[in-house]
Amino acid sequence: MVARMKLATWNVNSIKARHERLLAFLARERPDVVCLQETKVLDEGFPHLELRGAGYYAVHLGQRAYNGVAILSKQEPKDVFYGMKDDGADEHARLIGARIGDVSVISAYFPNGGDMGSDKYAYKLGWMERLRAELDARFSPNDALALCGDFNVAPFADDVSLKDFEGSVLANPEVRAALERIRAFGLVDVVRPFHPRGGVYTWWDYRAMGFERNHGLRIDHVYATSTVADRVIGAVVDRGERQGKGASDHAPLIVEIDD
DNA sequence: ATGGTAGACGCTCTA
Repeated sequence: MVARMKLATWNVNSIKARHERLLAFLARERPDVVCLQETKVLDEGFPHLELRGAGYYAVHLGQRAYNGVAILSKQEPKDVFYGMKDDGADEHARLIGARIGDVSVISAYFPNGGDMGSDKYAYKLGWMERLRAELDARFSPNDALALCGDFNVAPFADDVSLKDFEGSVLANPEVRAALERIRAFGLVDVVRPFHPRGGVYTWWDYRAMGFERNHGLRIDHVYATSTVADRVIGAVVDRGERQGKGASDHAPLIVEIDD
């Protein structure tokens, strides 16, 4: 049994730069769980006390200047894990997991991949293979699990606004195959069924008026095992949060799970 | 093939 839950995932592109917007988002939406990516701070710079004041527990895996992932929740998080079991000593802060009530939640920040053929792209592909192994090591497809975050992969052609993005590190057959291997653990994209015709994006480039021209990609996702996925009753992108001065380049993705 | 902007950092890297 899975309790009713409003679950959000948002790449904030610096929790310091997004402080006021994050608090306003929590006050407005009152989500039960929020997965954050790109906090870009060590844990001592993470606003634990202010979030607690807003009614949220937080677990955070931080890093100076880059990456950083967190899970905020109204209920106290249990069974927290930080990073992957085979992480190296200087591994990027890209994965955190916790159990919130009866649902295990992972906040993931997949590597962007830089340019095709680069070392960063090779790291991205390797990281995605390691994530599949991590899921196998920690979970069963029969568990109630939600894998949320910035996947840096647009799964389908209609998740891409401009042909220019096709063939990039974010949208090509190789990364889509790597994503399919993660999905094949026993996950489903719970957002796609609510937007079957595509064209619903979660990220727009800051440059060249990307948002104003709606030159976006759907690269933020919630993938879930059937226990959770069968109970999803809605999924929306909070495009309003991408508008105006001081916005992240990603909009929050919000999923409603019924009981 | 390059540039456009934003964020953190410290005259550059990442996205």
